Amino acid sequence: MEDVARAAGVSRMTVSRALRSDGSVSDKTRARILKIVKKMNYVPDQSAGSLSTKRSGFVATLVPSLNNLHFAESIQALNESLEIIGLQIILGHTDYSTSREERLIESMLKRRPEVIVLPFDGHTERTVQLLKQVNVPVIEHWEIPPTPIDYTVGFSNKAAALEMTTALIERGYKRIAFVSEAEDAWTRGAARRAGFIEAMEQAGLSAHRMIRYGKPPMSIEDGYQIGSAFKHHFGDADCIFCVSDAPAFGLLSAFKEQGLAVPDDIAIVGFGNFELSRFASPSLSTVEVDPRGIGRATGELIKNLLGRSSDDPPIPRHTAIDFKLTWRESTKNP
Amino acid sequence: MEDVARAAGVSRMTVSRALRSDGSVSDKTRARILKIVKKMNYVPDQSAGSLSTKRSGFVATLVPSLNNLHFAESIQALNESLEIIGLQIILGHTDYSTSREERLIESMLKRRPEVIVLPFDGHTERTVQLLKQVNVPVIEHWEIPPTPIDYTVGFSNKAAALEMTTALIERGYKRIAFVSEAEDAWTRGAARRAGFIEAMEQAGLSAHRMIRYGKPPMSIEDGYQIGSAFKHHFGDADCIFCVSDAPAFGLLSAFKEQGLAVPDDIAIVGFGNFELSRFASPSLSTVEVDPRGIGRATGELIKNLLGRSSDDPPIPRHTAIDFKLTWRESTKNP
DNA sequence: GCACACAATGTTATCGCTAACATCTCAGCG
DNA sequence: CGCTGAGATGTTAGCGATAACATTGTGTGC
Repeated sequence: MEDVARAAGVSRMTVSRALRSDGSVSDKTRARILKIVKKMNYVPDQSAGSLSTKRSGFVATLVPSLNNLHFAESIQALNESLEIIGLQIILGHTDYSTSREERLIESMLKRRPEVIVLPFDGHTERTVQLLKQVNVPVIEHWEIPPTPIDYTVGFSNKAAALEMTTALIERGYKRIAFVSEAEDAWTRGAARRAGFIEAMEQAGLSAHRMIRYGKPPMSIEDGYQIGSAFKHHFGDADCIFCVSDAPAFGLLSAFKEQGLAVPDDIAIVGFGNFELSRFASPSLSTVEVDPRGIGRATGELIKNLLGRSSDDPPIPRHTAIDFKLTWRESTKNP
Repeated sequence: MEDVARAAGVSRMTVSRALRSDGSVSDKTRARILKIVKKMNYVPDQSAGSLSTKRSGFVATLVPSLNNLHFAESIQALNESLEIIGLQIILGHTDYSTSREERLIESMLKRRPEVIVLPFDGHTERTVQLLKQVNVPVIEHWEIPPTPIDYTVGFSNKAAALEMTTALIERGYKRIAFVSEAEDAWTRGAARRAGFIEAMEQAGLSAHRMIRYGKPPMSIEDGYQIGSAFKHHFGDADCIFCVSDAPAFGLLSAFKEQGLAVPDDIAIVGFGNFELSRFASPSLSTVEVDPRGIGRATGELIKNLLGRSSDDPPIPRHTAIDFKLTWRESTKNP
């Protein structure tokens, strides 16, 4: 910066001001400075700037896994809305582990993020303690936790599964099986399972057809494995509700091999509405969610949180992102 | 830090040393300090540290898009190998645009990354100039560019497509069509197309069956659209080679609707070996690549680059990550 | 012609940490 | 018993920017 200042015949401070378009620099001087900056390829050091302004420009963002297009898309949308206001994501994946989450947060806090975005798969006590203490807005996304720390963006996975199950029951399915992960403490998968159980019980139906397999995120392969052994488990089921479209597609594939007809012998529904599901054959009924919507809404929320002055109206704690049931060929019409 | 120091009855410097396990602090003192740090929930400010040590701990990482599981997985693997040496990824996606790439790099350089990882879809002149000037190792991944800037990790997309095409010809296919993006300046898609053309010409076959549609990354929907109109274009083709598994799956879906038999009426091959392809019906022959391998190898390379002392053996410029042809039901056996 | 307001620029101190050098302490030794 | 040197700790001076205040210049109104 010194060099630029010298070349422009001004002080470092003026260069700094010119670079930040902070007003009070004459247009002539600014133009001259910017030209020199470009010519010298000078790039300001933002760590130094942050130290001084106490604004890191970072948004610490955690997702359960990138190995899932939904989370990846939501990050991409978030990134797009943050970059226009000069914020940079620092990304981590929890792998559905609360202790890993704690470690990551601890390490990201060193970067002094201005906002923390994370999923809810349960948190350790220390995580909550750290988050509360740092006095930085915390946004939980992709789920509405029982006791939110601060802000939330997303939908209730339990409610979504409940709605789908109820709709299945209305369509005449009674012996519905539910496929979800074997290892999940309090993930979105577990929430969906809870919604399924509640809907079944409300309808006076038995929710004992529980298939637990693998760990999150469930893959197509997991579904295929389940499908291959399916008749040994709950061969009497008339419908299978999967925690995600991926295993639903795997089931489809296994059933095709076995000559089981979907939806005539058995119906299948998934969760997520991945692109895949529309083009599967039969195409998959599913719960449609809006990953980019979650990312975008999170971005908007962050904009509001950081751009806010003290007399602005309060910001709502929860931003609901809608889901919707999408019916395709893998279920019979009512 | 001051507070911790006071509580422990030592100077700030000793606290700093204790936190970095920098040797010369007595075990007793360190233990005492760490206990106080934990109790006070003190988290050091890494921007300040970076400013002093001139080591940001950042790796600027670009991918074309997160909207593609391969890139997302490769980022995840890279992240896993970097976090154990205390490096943090700052992520961006170019959206296959060289000007966007330039903007992102410029903004990331403000963070003083220690390494820059980016894809090759062409670079603007200024991008190259900036990268060369900053004197930071640059790693291009997922492709071998014609003129690498520094290091590369990946495989030649052209060579991979050439090998697949040659194998298809050996299997008796002669009227092969190639499906790729309409808008691609110099993407991996274009490289694959070049490989296809070269192989066809080597075999004395015509490479005129070119279907260009949509923009990268190609989706299942794109493939479906192409499939729906296929017979109007190159109805005489005996095989379709797609730039990615996604459109290949879409084609499959369209052909199923039309009653076209794969592979008896026409063969289909994809590129990437997404999980989907193994469970499609018929399952898709494809070029298998190793996204996690690319991420991991990039991580290893970075470890070497940063951990290196001047008399270490030189580091190879290119790390080859193998691809392999995988034959499934969507092509006939030779 | 002079005080005054405001715009444009400069100066100084500081952000929170660490490198580099300085100091202190005490064991081991002749 | 004083000297030496290594280990443990302290002190000082930055890292590269910006906040806050200080200064200079310039036109305006009376």
